[in-house]
Amino acid sequence: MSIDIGALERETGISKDTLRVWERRYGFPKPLRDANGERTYPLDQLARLRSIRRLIDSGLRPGRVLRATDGELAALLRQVPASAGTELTESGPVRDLAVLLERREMPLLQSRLTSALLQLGVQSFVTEIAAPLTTRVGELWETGRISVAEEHRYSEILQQLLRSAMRTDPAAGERPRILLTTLPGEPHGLGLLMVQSWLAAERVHCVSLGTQTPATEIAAAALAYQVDVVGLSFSRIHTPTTARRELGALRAVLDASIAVWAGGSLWQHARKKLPGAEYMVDFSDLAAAIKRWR
Amino acid sequence: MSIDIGALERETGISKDTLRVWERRYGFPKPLRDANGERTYPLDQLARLRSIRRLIDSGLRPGRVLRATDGELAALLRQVPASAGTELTESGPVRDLAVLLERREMPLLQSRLTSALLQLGVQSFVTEIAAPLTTRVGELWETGRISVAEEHRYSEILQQLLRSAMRTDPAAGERPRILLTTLPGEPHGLGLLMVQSWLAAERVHCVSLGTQTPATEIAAAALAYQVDVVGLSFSRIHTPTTARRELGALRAVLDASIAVWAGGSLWQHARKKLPGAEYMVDFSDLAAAIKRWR
DNA sequence: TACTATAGTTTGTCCTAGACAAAATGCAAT
DNA sequence: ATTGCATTTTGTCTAGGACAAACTATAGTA
Repeated sequence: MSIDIGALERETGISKDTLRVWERRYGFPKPLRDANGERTYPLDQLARLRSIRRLIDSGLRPGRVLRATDGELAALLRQVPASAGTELTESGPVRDLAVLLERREMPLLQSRLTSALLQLGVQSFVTEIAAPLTTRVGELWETGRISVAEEHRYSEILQQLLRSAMRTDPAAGERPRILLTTLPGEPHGLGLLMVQSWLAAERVHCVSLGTQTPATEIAAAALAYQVDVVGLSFSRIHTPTTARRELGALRAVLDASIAVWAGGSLWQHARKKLPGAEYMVDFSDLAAAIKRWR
Repeated sequence: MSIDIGALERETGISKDTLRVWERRYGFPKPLRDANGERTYPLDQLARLRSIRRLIDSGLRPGRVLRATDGELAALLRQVPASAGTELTESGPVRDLAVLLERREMPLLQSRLTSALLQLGVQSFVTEIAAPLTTRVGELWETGRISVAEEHRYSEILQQLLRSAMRTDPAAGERPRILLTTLPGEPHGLGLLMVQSWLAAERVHCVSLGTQTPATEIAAAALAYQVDVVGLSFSRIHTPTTARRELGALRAVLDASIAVWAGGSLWQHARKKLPGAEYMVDFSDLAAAIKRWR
């Protein structure tokens, strides 16, 4: 089993150009060739690339990681991901829920989530349960402990729950007004929905466009809906470098009076940030930003 | 103001390779060059490319559309959606709602939809309002009368409405049990949600996986959730041929005892159907299929 | 008349290998 | 410890050729 360069791009989020130039410069990835002379990547190279991407995202240099031997790579991987926010999910209700998910106990998971939401209220539910649990789900998926179907099912359950509970009466006249969406290539909408629920409870006026809106469309919509802020969500599908570039492109077409808030787990480990946008990795950052704006 | 080829790819969803080969073959897009000899696309070419994409998506051939003059292009945009089923939307509440959308009166649209839902109940709302209106929105988008942002906004509003109104108490023990999803490459989830709302009201037990689930994952999930039917939604993003092939691939990996129901506007004009699946273009087909199953 | 097989055309993606600007780093001098 | 400058690293862009898969059209068959 092996895949072509287009599939590898989709799986890893690394562009075809970059994959080819890495091969030329560093000798990895080193695809086989099919009958037609085209690159064919065995699945173990995909796995290795995923590890490599993780390390690059966390700040290591490509030239370093790509030239590393298997042993070095393993050593590097052991040091780095310790910094990721695992401490929150080590114990408590989030861990229990994650266990339910791993055991495929979906109906039970659903009812537990429903109770938690009723008990905690929207804001606490989002910050204390939904956000860390979603992070955990991402980890479980990356390590292959749950499948795509389970991740999709989780996403559906949480979405249904949040949308039923979200207050929909518009906070008319309130400021700031915030436009929520993601850029093209970012299909993950759960973060967006959590933010929207949280903000709606905070009486902030939100307009969501869902996922994958092109930059020029965002710029036009921001004016049409007269928003003060454009809020964007980034998962780890993109590399921070790619995301920064896209943010820069949006900033260039967006009216200068409109602020850009970039959220999501992507920024957790990113060192360098682009001017012209504010970065927030959790809900306390968001709360602070709202307070500052007001 | 102009953008580079990477930005154009993100804005239009057309790959860099394709953009370059179109330029070579058809002379459009025809970018300027910056100081560094690199392609720079003025924004009017972006707009034209968006129109071209819409026409290609609606079934026209690239070679035809890309060689068209301005006048021809405008003419094509005007006539294309006429072939689709417009008779339903010629008058009545659906037309009025579509007009609101065209005028960007989103808050008003939202409140009208809410009233309609309360008045009609979920099932009638879905069949009489939501489904034809969504078709109409697709047409408006194809003809360029609304933008991507407005289509996204509509989708968000309707989704929010349907999810709030959908009954979520599981119809435990009821048969058939149905797994709902779309295949990879089909991002349109509104149809799925309408079906789910309708079925939930009918006391059919639904399990939704959202959009874009690979065939093998569907097969595994169908067994895990012990469903009797896999329901798939197809918009006109794919051609019937492509869809048939993918459907065949799913049929091959799916347990033979599980039925496949293929729905969506795609099948409206398709003559040839694949054995091993049932096809339904509207809710009366769905109702009939349920009755037959029971 | 309607369906099917074959030949021809269109179309998207892949290829190589070179180039360069922007970003990151190392090093010197304040 | 911070700033300024030179050097290295890195991702994206370029050209034009190639080919398989998808689509269309034409001929042949029931």
